[in-house]
Amino acid sequence: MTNMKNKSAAPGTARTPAALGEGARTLEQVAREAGVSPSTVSRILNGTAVVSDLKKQAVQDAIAKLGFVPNPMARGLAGGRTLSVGVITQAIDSPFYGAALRGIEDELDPAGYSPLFVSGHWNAAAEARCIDVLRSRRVDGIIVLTGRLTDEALAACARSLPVVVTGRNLSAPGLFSLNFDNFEGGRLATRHLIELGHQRIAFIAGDQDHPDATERLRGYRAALEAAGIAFDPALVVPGEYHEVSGLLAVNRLLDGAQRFTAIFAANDQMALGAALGLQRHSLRVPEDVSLVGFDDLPTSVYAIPPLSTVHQPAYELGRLAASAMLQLLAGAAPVAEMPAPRLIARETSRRLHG
Amino acid sequence: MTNMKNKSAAPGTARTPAALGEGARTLEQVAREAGVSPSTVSRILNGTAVVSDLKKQAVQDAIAKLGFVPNPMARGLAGGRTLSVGVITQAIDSPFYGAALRGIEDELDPAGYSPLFVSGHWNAAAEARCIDVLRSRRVDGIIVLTGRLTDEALAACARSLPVVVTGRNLSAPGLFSLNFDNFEGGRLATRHLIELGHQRIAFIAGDQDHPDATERLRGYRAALEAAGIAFDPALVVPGEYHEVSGLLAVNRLLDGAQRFTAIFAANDQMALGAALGLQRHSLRVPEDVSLVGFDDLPTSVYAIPPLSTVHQPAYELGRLAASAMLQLLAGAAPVAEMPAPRLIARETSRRLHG
DNA sequence: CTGAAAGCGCTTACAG
DNA sequence: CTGAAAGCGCTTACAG
Repeated sequence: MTNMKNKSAAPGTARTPAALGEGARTLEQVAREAGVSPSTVSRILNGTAVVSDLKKQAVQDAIAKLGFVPNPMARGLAGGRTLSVGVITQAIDSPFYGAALRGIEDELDPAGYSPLFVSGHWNAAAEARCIDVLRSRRVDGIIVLTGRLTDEALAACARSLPVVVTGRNLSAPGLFSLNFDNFEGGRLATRHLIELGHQRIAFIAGDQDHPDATERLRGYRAALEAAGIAFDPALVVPGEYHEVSGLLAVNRLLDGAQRFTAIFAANDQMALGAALGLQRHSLRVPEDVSLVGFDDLPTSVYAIPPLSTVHQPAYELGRLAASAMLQLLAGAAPVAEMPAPRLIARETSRRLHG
Repeated sequence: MTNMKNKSAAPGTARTPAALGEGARTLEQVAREAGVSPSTVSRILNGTAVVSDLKKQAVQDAIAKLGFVPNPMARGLAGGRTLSVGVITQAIDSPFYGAALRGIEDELDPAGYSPLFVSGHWNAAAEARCIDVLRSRRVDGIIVLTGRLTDEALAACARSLPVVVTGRNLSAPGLFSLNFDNFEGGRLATRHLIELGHQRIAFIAGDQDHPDATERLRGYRAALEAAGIAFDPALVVPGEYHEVSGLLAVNRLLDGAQRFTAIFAANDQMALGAALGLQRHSLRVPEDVSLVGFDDLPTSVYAIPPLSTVHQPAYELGRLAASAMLQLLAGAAPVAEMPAPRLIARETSRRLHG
């Protein structure tokens, strides 16, 4: 099974000579093969100067023949681009940001860039270390998915490297920010419940350190106010964006004296936890309590019952962030706009009877 | 907000001089500061030779003073290690492998290595390209999370680079494989259902191109056989490991003539889809049909009702794979063993009444 | 134990 | 339009 020395190369591994450690071709070999200087090959590779068609052809043939692939490390060292962009995500296994990572991959790939993912763990110090790591690896730019870095830290970073940041509105030289309208999303979710006749709507909040969490709360209050419903602080319980928060929040809500007929959870994970909590108390969703989440995670369609929620385009967010980075890298002023929030009414919300 | 030139550095960004593009220190500067040669600094950095304590101290002081961080690209180019290991995952946003990625990060980090994640999309050709990309980035080794590469391709790759692969049993020089006992897992799940009195147990299979899927099916059959229950092919429906497969499988099962009182789905995602499918047909879980999944995804605890399943230690898998890689890199023969499968009986499975 | 030197594979002013 | 040369920041034989 392993003595295949004389057989044709294993699929995909030894197909290109460059794939073999020793077989790796260098730019110099290409130059020799094409009968030009290394500089010329480099220029053709980078489109950094006009080269006669004759030589260009010769070089391209040589590259194809040798299966040459430029060495990114040498490129990076020599001061050129590394064609890689650092991505600071908070948890590599986040159910929400996962789609964003895929969006980044999908957008970067055709442009010849590769993402370098590092995890900041919602911790400013860790994120700062991530920046150091990425910079030492000579990434051409950094995409920061939300996180806890201060605006100042981000702006400082952007002074030496293009930066795209999501989850905030910030403008600084070399920096582009992309934000979802969390306020509007929170408003939509709440209004949806109000339109179904609910007046006593509990809110399971996210960590108030996150701007998106505070915005969603603002949206909740705005919708209430617009409908002439008094805001009741007793109906707002804190959460931390995890399933267990939703479960705990429901317990707390049920312990309290305030009655409620609906719950708006600041994200789907908490909504799912809340659903389980309600079930534990023999309360049916949506017959007894309506429930709306936020994010529209891939799995929320398969919740039982399927979760009503505010769709947040995580994949699109990734693509747009990467696209903005590509534009920044090309020296252009990025244009990118996040889609507006949409309410997805599924089966956890229904008209209040009586 | 951005004119902070004279203020103290922004937190975490400019703290170390190396963080600033222009401020990046080189090994040569450290050498000068410490009054030794660059070679000596390099040796101390790499522990590649015995150096007098005096110089070592001087160098360490210089490093600290200058905030020097070695440039990984230069290291890589110069032929040394890049302290990075490539990780071929199939989808960066996989709910199952996500935990494994985190495990890899957590294990690699303290050792000073960073992971480089690329996605193979369950496609041999794409995975082969991933290998090329990783190799051109001079990773020190490659971890392959399952995927579709042939054993031969993997073995070929291992000839020039240490390789750790999960999801198969394969032995080749320079390669270490780590596999979960899918057969046993399938057996446990099925036996659990049998012990609860079920005899008519449907099986929603995974893609039979995956060894783990065929193994789980084998386990299902083995448990049936051990209990003297005849295997009924009509009770086995194909699936593709996605939620929708589970939903469709249930429809198909219900269309068929065969009655069943329980379903074993080859993974949790399909089990969740199946649960929704059953609900759509007004069948209650577990009152009317018992259901068992496989994987124990983080979200399965919060399914309604919480899903009975076979726990697969994805995070551990990641740690072990990374640990094995570290051992391979250190020239040792890896020792690492996957935990045995465990059945987690939650609330979707119950004794067959009557 | 420790330097000086060459080299890793590219890019980029500098000269034609 | 195109070379020759220097240099990116390290490591590693080669000599002491």
